Formats: sequence, structure tokens, C-alpha cells
Amino acid sequence: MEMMLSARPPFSLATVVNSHGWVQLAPFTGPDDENGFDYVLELTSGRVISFHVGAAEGGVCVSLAGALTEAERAEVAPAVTWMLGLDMDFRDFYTAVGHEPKLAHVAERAQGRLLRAATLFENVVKSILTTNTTWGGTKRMALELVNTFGVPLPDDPQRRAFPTPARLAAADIETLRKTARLGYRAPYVLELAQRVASGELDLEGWKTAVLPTDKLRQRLLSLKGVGPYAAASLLMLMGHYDSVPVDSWAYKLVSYEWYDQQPVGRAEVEKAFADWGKWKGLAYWFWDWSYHHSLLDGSVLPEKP
DNA sequence: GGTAGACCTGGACGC
DNA sequence: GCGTCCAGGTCTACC
Repeated sequence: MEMMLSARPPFSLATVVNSHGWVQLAPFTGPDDENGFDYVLELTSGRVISFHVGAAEGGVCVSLAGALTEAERAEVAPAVTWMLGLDMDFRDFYTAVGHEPKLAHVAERAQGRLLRAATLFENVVKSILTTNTTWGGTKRMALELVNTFGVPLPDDPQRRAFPTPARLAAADIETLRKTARLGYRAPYVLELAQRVASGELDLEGWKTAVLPTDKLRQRLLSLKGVGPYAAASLLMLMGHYDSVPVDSWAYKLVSYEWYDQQPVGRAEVEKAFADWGKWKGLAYWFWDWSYHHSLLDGSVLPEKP
């Protein structure tokens, strides 16, 4: 079956899918040749489905094998809408930064939306998996979590959904540590899963809670394993852009852009984007760093243009 | 409030 | 093949 979902313009599926690396983390697969992706989801009924999201006129087309009940459609449509931020509006962002040459491209490319996993729980776990490791390590840990604890698709058991809080809450710490190879992150993920599964923590309720950024940041920082960087990344995913997710990469970029490759700290990174106010996170994220890309493989930096 | 050291894994490197 | 070192954020203890 197919389900059409409209997006608030301007919208580009390719831009969202490639907004960061989430599409490379299980249970996402993609992007495909047309910048669509597949995703495996365990519905609240326990049924596991796989769907494909592709570009369509004015939005996206969600396609999957078989049919969905009315209730399942009412679960999948908002999930995909959330994942892609289909209802988000970035016109104020474009107006605010349009005069900056390094951000002049954002409106034309419909940048602003960041790809999200279906649940905030999955996004928080994956954010913990990005800390203190390489991107390759993050991909490995996400895949191990899915393969070890996720429920398989009935018609393709090789593919599994991201484990629900209840499934991870029931996990053995040593399996998390040694089989999923989360290392010291294992107790953080287990505690988070147990708090959500027990009902103590209404993480999904945070998606729609109307809270000032500082309050939301405090909540995120209260989660074990979530520090300043992960909290700032999650705030971005939740539509709060008034902080910069400062990691070691941010130091390199800002050092090269404004400090003649001298060592910089958090303060310098924040200062560099302070003028962008409530858009500073997006300004950092979509800044034209194109001539810095050689940093990624550790090769020598090119001359600044 | 700031700082040092531990945490865990994978990869790079030297032998 | 083995051992050592290092990168990558967060936590805890301590000042």
C-alpha cells in the first residue's frame, strides 16, 4: 500500500535524508539512488513493518508491503511526519540568515529539517552511541543493538526494528556490554530503557512539550550518558536551535575558520555563532564548511578561499 | 564552578 | 601477531 504525506514547502527529501548521518544507522537503510530510505518499525501492537519513504509531489510517498489497519495508519503517518519534520516551517530562519554568504544556500536547498528516528527514545539512545567514539563505532553499536534486541520482520528476519524501551529494559547488562559492545555506555542505555519502560520517564511526551530551551536542556542533561554535546544535538533534533552541538569536530572547524588553526574551546565556538541567536545551531550545522572537508580524512587542509 | 582521571572500543602504529 | 597509544564525550570525585 502507499500513503502520501504532504510537506510544508520548501521541502526536499534528499536534503532531510542527508542532513546528518542518522540514515546510516540501523534500522534505517539508505539512502537509495533517489535519496529515499527504508525503515523497520515495531508498532504498538507488536507488529513489525518495513516501509520505504520516497519523494513525491509536495511531500513524500510511504510505501510498504501489505495493508495497514486504520489504527496502524494513524500510527505510521505521524511517525513519518515527525521523522522528516514535514510540518516544520523554516521561513524565519531563511529570512534571518539570507544575507550571510556562508548561509545563502539554505533556502534554495530547503535546509533546516534534520532526519529523526521514529521515537525520541531511539534518538536519545543513538545520541549516547555517538559520544566518545568514532562514527564507525556508532554505526556498529546501533546495528548490534538492533540485531541483538530488535524484533525481526516476519518476511525478512535479517531486518529488525529498533528495540523498544521494554525490550531493552529486560536486557542483561553483560549482553549489552559485551554482545552489543556498548562498553561503559551499557548502564546508561539500560537505565534509560528501564525508566521509560516503567513509566517513570515520559520521553515521548517531551516531543510535544512546550518548554523553554534551558528547561529542556536540563531534562536532557539529567539523563545518564547525556552531556552538553548530546543534549545540544538532541535539542537540535527537537527543534531548539539556540545552542551549538560542540564536539571535537566543531573545535577544528571553528579554529580553522576564524582562529588561524589555534586551539579553541567551547566559548569560542559558541561566540562564533552567537549573533545567530535562536538559529545558531542551524547556522553552525548548515554553514558552508565545504573547503574544510579534507579534515574528515585527516589530510592536509587546503588554502582558505 | 572548574578540573583530573577513569570509562570502553577500535584503529593506527611500532616491534 | 602482539602490545601500546590515542581519539572520542561523560561521569565522578575532588578542590
